Amino acid sequence: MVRSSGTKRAILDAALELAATRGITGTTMDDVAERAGVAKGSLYYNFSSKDQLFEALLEEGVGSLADALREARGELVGWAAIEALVAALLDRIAANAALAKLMASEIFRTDRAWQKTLFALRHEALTVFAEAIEQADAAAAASAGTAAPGAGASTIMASSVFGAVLMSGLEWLVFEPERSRDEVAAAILASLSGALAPRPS
Amino acid sequence: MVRSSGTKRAILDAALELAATRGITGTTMDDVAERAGVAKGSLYYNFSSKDQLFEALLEEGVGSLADALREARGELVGWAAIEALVAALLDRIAANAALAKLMASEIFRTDRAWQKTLFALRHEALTVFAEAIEQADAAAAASAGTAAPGAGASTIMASSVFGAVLMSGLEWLVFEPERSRDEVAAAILASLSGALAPRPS
DNA sequence: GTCTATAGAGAGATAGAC
DNA sequence: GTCTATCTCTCTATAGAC
Repeated sequence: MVRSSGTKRAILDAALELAATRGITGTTMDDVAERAGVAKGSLYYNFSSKDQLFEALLEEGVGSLADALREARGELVGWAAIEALVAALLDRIAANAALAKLMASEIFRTDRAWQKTLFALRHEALTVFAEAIEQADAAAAASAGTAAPGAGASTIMASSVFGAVLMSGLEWLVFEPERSRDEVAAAILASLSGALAPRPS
Repeated sequence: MVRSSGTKRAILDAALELAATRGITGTTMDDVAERAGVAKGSLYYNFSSKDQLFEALLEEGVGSLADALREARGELVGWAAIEALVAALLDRIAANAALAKLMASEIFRTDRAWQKTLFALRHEALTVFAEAIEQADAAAAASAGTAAPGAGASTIMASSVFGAVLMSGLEWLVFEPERSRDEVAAAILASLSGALAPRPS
């Protein structure tokens, strides 16, 4: 969030908005310069290359995600922690749909210059979910007197929950924007809370 | 699946493999020609443009998804239908990871030449999930004597379940390939069956 | 620190021989 | 039906004035 002259911010904002619809490779430096209202030379004064510009963009955007999730979780445990994490992630997606789109399209690419950076950030965010899931899983299993079904697979369960929120959040924002935030959050939580499964008596 | 001379198939296969890692925009027609073992002129003999080539690719790949899902669901109802759909989708992702990656990165793009085609195919696949979810939701609610929580929001719940499977499937294939298929399927189903939620007594 | 102008490489697409 | 050769345009990146 270095502000320097404001030019850097304008460039990053323009790059994000363009890349959200065209993708990174489909966004040209000329496009970014025009949208940011600066000359192309200024792009290369502030960022050494196109790759480096988008790496900085992803680092700024995704980098704060894990912190936001940790803050949302706070001291909550069990299902309450899951609810808080889902709501926080959904809010962040809604507040920054462009970044969410970009993340969805870049997260499984393995040929990028910024691959290591993005992998680390993604891993950090997933870990917050995984920790909450391990704890909730064990607690729910203990109270029901059964074995925790997700033992050892909490990173898969974490990506499952993360994917559920990301996909429905974007489905909402891109294709069904008339729905309310609460409606979307409720539907996601319903799908995760066993509303579809038979209740063991 | 028109086979003509085999050249068309070779081109489509090469294009898919390349686009899975580099993205469509990042894949050049020269790359595709080299990988397919044909000259670039043959690409344009079989497909009128790069856009048309990738539209055909997505149509072939995603187009058969809804059929496969409908077949997996069969006559199953309730949670059994959800289990079958999740397993079938996971199997398809595992069998064609390249296409799954491509779909994940293209599904929310709104500036593509083939946008309408992809939207329709995506909608068709989601509808299979939504129908099963509506039915399972109502059944579970009836047997528990509560209101169906997802009433009216089955498309959001469908994308939630779809997103859960897609994201964990790719997490598995790209980052944790040492896990077994059954382990992954179990973790996804656990996250959807309410393993994390407190059981109402 | 920002601009204009341009170099140099790489892209999609076509023409015409075989 | 497949090839080689090439056209034309666009892209990243740099040079140098202000």
